[in-house]
Amino acid sequence: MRFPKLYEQLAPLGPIPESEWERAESLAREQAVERKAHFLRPGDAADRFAVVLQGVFRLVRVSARGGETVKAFRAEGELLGAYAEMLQRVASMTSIEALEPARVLVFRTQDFQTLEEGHGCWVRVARRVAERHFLLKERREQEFLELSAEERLDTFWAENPHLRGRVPQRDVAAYLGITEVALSRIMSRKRKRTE
Amino acid sequence: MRFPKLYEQLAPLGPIPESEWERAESLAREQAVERKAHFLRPGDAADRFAVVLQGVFRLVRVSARGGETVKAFRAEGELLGAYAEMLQRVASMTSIEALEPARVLVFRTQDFQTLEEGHGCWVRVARRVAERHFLLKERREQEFLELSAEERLDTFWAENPHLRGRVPQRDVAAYLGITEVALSRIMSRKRKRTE
DNA sequence: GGGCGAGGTTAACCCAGGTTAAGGCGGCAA
DNA sequence: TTGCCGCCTTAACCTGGGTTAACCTCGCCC
Repeated sequence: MRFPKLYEQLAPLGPIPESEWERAESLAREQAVERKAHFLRPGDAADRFAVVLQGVFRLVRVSARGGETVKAFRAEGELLGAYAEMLQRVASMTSIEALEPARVLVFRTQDFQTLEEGHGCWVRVARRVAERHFLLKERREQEFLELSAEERLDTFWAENPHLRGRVPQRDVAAYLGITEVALSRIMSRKRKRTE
Repeated sequence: MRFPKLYEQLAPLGPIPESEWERAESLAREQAVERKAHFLRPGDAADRFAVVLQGVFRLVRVSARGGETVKAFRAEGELLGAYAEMLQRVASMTSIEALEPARVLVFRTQDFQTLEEGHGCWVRVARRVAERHFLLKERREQEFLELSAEERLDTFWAENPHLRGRVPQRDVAAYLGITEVALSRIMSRKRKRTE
């Protein structure tokens, strides 16, 4: 098993033969990404994705009117890429930036396609990836519809303990759909309540 | 081509042989759903889905604390089902209810699986379905993050002109994540501005 | 016709969060 | 050391939306 965390996220997923892992790794290229450097920036072709080996990334959507919204964070063992843009074969509207010095294992989507043609297991992987992405977004939609900002914050830390201390507060705020000022206020409210 | 609207939504998708359409239709069962009747209710097994032939449905998520949120509307040519629950093989947490007298073409997920085993085209369909669902949710996430309630309303009508006059305002409000009172206020604000 | 129930509107009041602006504070470079 | 920068906090003020409750209007059934 090559990427236990990734594999676990995609479960239930049939086994992938050792020979296929080897074939996949022969197509991948390890790459270092410095803190504050970009894995992808808006306008780039969305023709590659990666597995995070080390570090944390933030995925930022830059809107037409200049607003920035944080769509997600990605840490060790997770997939990194402008997935929506890949599916639609359009240029990336997402900026993917390392919050720490990072290492990633990069695949070209084109190479992955040849993997798929070679062995059915990769088609199953691709499908599970699509389904996982959907489930995550659906959960997030639900949170926006029925939770307050404070509850979304609690949920965020409960589900992402590994991000503690690794993402700046302003990015957490942008992820929750509020300003950093509001987040600071919420946190001090919580502090007062429990002391 | 059997379901042009559905097929178009899933594009780009390879052709499906006529014989496979026939096989699929032999597994399907047409069903009438009365106004206010349920295609699925919370607690039901999420073991079937349908294509809407006629009518409009609303998909409601009933939360633990009793809150209701509208996740989506589905009209002619669209897929109907508790997709997230199907993927996770858990009981439905979604209530699917007809807003008009409706007709649907029902498939059991189990039957669809045998379709998939029979011909690769159905695997491709399933994958596109997952990807489409993801893209829709991603768009919705984006709207929550960067648009005001009023802008979400405009977007909603721009993207769903076919729902005009077919869905009650309170459901539109619940879909937008606001109350019906707030929606009414927004609409009267708009009216005043343009008169 | 009268009553009634569903869906929509309006108003009054409250609160969460946005906006703006003024610090605080630790780290780092000159 | 000094000064600056990145990140966070706090405060004052404003606004959009929630809550509650009264009311309107239409369709429907008796």
